[in-house]
Amino acid sequence: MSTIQIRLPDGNTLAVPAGSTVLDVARTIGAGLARAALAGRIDGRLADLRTPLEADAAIEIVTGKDPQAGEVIRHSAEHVMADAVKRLFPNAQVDVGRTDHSEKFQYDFLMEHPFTPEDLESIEKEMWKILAEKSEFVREVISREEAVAFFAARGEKLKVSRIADIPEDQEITIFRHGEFTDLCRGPHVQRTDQIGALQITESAGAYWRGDESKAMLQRIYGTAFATEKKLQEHLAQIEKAKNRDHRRIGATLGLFFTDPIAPGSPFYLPKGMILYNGLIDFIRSLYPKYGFAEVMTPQLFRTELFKTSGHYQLFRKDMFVLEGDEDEELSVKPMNCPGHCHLFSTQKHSYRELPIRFAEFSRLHRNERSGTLTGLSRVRSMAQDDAHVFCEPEQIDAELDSFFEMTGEVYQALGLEAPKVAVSTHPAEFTGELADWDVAERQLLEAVKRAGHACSIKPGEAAFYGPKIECDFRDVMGRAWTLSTLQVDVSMPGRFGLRYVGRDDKLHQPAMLHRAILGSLERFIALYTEMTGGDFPFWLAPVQVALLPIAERHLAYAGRVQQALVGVGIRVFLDTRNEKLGYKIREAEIQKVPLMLVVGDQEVVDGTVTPRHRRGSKQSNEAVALDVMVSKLAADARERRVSRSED
RNA sequence: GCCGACGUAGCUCAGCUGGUAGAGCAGCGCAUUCGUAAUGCGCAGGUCAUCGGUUCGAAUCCGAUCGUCGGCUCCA
Repeated sequence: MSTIQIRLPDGNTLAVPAGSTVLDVARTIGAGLARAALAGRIDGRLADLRTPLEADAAIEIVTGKDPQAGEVIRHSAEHVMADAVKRLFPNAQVDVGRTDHSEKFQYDFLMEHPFTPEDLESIEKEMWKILAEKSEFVREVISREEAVAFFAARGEKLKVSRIADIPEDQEITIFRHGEFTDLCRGPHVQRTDQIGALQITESAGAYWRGDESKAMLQRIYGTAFATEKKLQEHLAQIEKAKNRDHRRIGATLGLFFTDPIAPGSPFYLPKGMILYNGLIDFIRSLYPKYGFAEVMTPQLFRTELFKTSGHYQLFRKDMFVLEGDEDEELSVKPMNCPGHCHLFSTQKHSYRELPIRFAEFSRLHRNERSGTLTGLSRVRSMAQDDAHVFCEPEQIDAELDSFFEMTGEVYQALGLEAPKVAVSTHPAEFTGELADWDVAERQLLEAVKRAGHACSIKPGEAAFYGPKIECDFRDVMGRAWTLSTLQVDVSMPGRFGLRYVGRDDKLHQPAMLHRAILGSLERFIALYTEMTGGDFPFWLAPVQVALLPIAERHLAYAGRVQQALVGVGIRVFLDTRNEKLGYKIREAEIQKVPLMLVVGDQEVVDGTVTPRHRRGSKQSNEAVALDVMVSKLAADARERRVSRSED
């Protein structure tokens, strides 16, 4: 029998017979390691312990301490969940389970009735029982025919149809533990008790194969960890994350809220408007540099406009259509692009003017389905820092680069991490020519690469008029949301018959780009509130300074300090309440005011203020001369520094 | 829109198997004039989401509607 060379993480090499499994390698290294092993990595890729090794490879053994341990444990927990459901509900048909990179796993079932909370409790109990049974996971390679026969005999029709999805050339494996068998690639832990702790978290309906026209399956979500301690830590972490939820922070900081009287349409309180306007002012301040010119187009258009743009045909269900005078049909605009195309078409353009970049902050209304609304992240009424670029086709690349330059500048000023970037390709229903889509999709991919971002592809996810770049950020629940986006429009310039006069004195069709940096103000404010936990940068903070007099006799001086700060545009809250200093500080802390200025007897005499920073050191309570503080704060606000300079 | 859960004072929540609503914080009043995360006392505040049904009696049970939350679909 031939031997193969196994490289280990410590640099050593091990010779084992060809055909040995990863688990055999672990055993050779040590019995303790073999016992603790959950999975392995072959040349860096997660693999099942029972995978036979036929060639030289680098092997790592994954134990409970490994960062990828959770993936394996949760993947195995899927099978345990399906097992438990089949034991308690023999008529349920299993579909498939899934483990993504979060701490959740899920499994879908076709059931007559949805699971009740009591059902879920008993399923979880059954799962714990299966863990206690310490059943061994067994891996088997079987033929396609055997697999079909096996699941068909058990009435698992959904499973049989899943087998058809497996590419012809791919080996089919099944995993058994106890009485339960599932079609699966693995990897799995050795025994069910290696899933140390689990919990069912929720259930939900999910369409079969994600298709609205198909049956609704019952999906159960759960989470699992190597130990009870890790599970508890995770649950505590989730509890903590809830405190960063923008809906909660919006309410406690008095920024914004939604109310049943207007589903999906936010109310902005005065402090929320500081944020909203502050962000718009910031974007607006960058427009001269990037060559954008702000315009304002109507809110209501004759529906004709949207027939021309294609929205009426493909976006109608998301639009609010109103009855105008004398059978005239009017539509509230869901996007600015048709208006901007119309605006472009009303004037004669020369190639010398291009690129023309129309920016607009108008409010937009989309009739989103009720079940999709969430706080400010998904709304029916919103504004985007929207713009449309009309340019010559050969100018597109430069525009794409400029887009990334501007997003970079904005992200930096706001202290944002790098986004997850993706390019979305043409959906099932689209307008324009497929060939144009292909060209544009390639252009976008290359631009993302030039900008130095890693990029994934979302097949079929683009809007109906052109492919798009999406910059995604995660909210406090780990959900990804698109903020910045850029879309090449391969459809509207043609539909609107847009033309410009070229160098050759002939008419040409301009290329068109849609883009937004913040995305929608609503969604941006939601995400940004969660990222910062309400600790906005000094320049954007709704209240920048809390002015805290020690006693009533200091009010007169505090009033003069307030005047000085307001005079340079600083937003000040003067706490005149008859409370102790500790109380006022606590309030300012809870309200996340970035800077507190204390004034008492000493400050009145010296003409100073004593700062207390919300972030950074709180010990340095050195008094600062009022005029020094005023000019320092004025500069910080003006320059939009992410973190304020310390005093 | 679909599946599930939920909806009690401005906020966070209690109210067991039906017997007529309670706490903390916030608010208001009075006292306290206080130096780095909560001073004390008092007062007020609710057609228990809405509508209908069962019942001698409903916050509690049933149904419908609206909304919220978590998913699905969709999407900035």
